[in-house]
Amino acid sequence: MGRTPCCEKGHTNKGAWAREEDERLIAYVRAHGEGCWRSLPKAAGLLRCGKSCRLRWINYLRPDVKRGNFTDEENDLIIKLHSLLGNKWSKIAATLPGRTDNEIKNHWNTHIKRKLVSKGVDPTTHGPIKEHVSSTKTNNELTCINQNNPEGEKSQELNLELRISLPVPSSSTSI
DNA sequence: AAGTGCTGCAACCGCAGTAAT
DNA sequence: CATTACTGCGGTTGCAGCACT
Repeated sequence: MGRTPCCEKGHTNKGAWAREEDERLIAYVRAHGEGCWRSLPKAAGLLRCGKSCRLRWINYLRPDVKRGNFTDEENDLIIKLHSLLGNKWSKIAATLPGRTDNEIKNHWNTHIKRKLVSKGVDPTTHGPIKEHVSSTKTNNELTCINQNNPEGEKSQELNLELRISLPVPSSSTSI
């Protein structure tokens, strides 16, 4: 319904960011602060759309962004939070200082998801991967948890002691 | 050494939410 | 209250690098 595009596509760059573009963006945000992303590219002399600038800044250029491998503690926390919140990556990211929603989302899809599947855990429901899972205790427990938090608004009161049980005995629950 | 497939990461796209008018 | 403008979020894609044959 008449929504204007976020940028004039004919005048914007796409793809990987060049070092010079990064430097321009960093310099501009340092001087003027975040915000008003729509007008930022023009003001900073960048041939990028505002959304692209925002994404680049938040995910890679912000000084407090933590890069590198996820720790076991971070992995555990992500799994626990995902079981409660689902794909609310921004909310999950808010509990992990220095991590961004995009990074967590990528990490989940490339690493954690696969590990859970290999352990027989459904990464979507956090229950066992089976056709007839309704009778398993683990699944019932998770169902109860979800019913107790139907709207996910209690994220500030998350029970981070939640444990994800596997249908078969396992020596360790950590990934 | 070359070709092919796989993996992981960076970035884009489209929609939803919300503030402003 | 309706419409518009903008930001933020989540899903998806493209591609470079690596491993394997």
